Amino acid sequence: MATIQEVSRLAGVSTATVSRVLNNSRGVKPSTRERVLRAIQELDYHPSSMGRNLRLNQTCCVMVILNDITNPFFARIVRTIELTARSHGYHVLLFDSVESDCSASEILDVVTSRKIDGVIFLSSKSNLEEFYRISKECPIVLAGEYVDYLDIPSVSIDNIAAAIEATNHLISLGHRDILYMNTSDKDRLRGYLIALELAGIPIRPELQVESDWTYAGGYAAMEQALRDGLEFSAVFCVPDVAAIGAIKALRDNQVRVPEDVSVIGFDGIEVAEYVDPALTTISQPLEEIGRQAFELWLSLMSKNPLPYPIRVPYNLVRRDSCAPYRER
Amino acid sequence: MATIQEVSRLAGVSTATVSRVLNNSRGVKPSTRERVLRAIQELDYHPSSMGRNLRLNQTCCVMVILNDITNPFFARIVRTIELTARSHGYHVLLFDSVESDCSASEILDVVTSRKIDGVIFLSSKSNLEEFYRISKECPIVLAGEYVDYLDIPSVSIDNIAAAIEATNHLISLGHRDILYMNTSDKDRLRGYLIALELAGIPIRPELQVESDWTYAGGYAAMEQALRDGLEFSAVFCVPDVAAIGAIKALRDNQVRVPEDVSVIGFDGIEVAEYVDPALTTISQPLEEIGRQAFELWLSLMSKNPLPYPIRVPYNLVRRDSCAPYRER
DNA sequence: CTGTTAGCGCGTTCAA
DNA sequence: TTGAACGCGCTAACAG
Repeated sequence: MATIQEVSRLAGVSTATVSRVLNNSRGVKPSTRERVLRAIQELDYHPSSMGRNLRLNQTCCVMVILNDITNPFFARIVRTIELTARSHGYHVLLFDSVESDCSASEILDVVTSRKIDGVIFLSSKSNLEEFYRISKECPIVLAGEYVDYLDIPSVSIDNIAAAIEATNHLISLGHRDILYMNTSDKDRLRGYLIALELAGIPIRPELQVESDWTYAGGYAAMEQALRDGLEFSAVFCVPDVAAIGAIKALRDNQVRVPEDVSVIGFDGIEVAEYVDPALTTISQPLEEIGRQAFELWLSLMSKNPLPYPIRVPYNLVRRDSCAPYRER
Repeated sequence: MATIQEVSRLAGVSTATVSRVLNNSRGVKPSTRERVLRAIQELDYHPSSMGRNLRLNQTCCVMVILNDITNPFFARIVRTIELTARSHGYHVLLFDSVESDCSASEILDVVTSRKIDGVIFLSSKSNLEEFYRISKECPIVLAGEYVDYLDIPSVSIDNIAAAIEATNHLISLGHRDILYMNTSDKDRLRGYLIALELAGIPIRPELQVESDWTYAGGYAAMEQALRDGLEFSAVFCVPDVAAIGAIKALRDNQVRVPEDVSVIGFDGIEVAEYVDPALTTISQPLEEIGRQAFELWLSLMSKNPLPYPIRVPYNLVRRDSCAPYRER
């Protein structure tokens, strides 16, 4: 590996001049620039980003923290973040907290050791407070989620409004006994409750069940609900993967979707369109969330930060998993 | 941000001693170690990885290069790589070449600028030759794929044998007109051809169709096959996501699966179990591939590299998308 | 057991 | 337009 020193020797100039050529600083005589360029080529020289980063006190790396990259929802956001970051000369460091959601200290260590320039959270379950403290020196952005108790830059849809719309869709089809799946998601649970209340439907707490954010979690939660003898004609499942798992559980228990039970999901992942019945869901603009998250993050380090929170539009995608209510 | 200097001043020792305490070098009097530790705590000091990396000429970062993180196959491998890497003090830098498969130079630049210590490829479509050249100074590992024309460390199943088994499964069910989807995958195509030949089934080139590695790609390819009037009673789809897309295309064209056409996939992604009909497929041990890929990579930088290539077991998972051949 | 010294590779003053 | 010198934060060789 050639260094800037060797280049300078070969070109017969100082390292300062090589550095100037490298960074396109003006004030270099064309002929010497030419010589330097030739030396660089001859030695196949590539500037060391380590030396550069130390000098500039930056890493050009963002860390993306999420709960499970195998959830297509996160994967699609990450893909766009990475693409956008790369086009701005940044790299993405992945941190999948799937097995250790509480290990904030582990993440904090990466931040404080200046291994990264900032953080984009795709999951609000981590202890955001701890990160909020250092967000002045190390910008953080929340993508896909929103918290109201902290002044954290974020880009997301209006989760409560979206959940209201999802629930209203079921209500408008005549359903009144609506199961809500995934109580760990507070915003969407709130939307569900608001919608019921607005429609004058009494709230039955037993219809609020917990699940995790996986196919298997949705399957298990629905199995449990059926075993518990819960009576419902529709389900609002957060997220889509849980909905797909729940549909299989219904099918395995001879409950037809949507004839016997309607199911609506949340996220709008690609496979929702390919399962049978195709999943009705709230679709989020995942690419837009990813792109805007990175750009918001980047702006945070400039003189003119973008205004936040950023709200992006969602929309209800009607497919085949919801049908009008029928007496069973 | 406190530096090692400030810590040494506060503790009344030299920076070398602080460094010794930091790295748990033996030969530090317990009392001074105590003083240093207190100073570190008081200043909330965190060692700068940039300084450290420059000195040690390492980054403790691996780059994972893949074609599309939204493919659950890759996502699951990446998740395990990241988890394993982290447990060894390494971080994972993502490079999703989804929109620019040919940009080897872009990747090479990251490598040669010493921004990472090595590379794990999850896709063999990139120009591996270019990377092979630098693999001495910057180890590379291939995960999930295998190439025989280069001496590249890899961990994967035996793709050809697996493809033979998949095809044989269809043949053993009485199918003879078997569509193969995804000709860009040479190994599995080869297995398909070998299986046909062994069974004495004439090869019909028109039954080998191209697709990309997405739900939509599988859907489009199957639509095209039906439009072309191709006659077949079974399909071997690479990968699972394409198979799921293809199944929907069949369904949308009033072809029943598995009654009219049997479908077998390849990969064993989680959702394959949840679609209807549940997808019969070749299941790969994705977590094992991810873990071993990182450990192989790590060993490449030590004195005792693990032997390679590493072969991991696959297995045929019989579900509901394949049925015995019936005259239509 | 501890301190001094010398870089790792780079960007950036300050002079010339 | 260029070069000398310095320092970013850290570790390691050597000396004491």
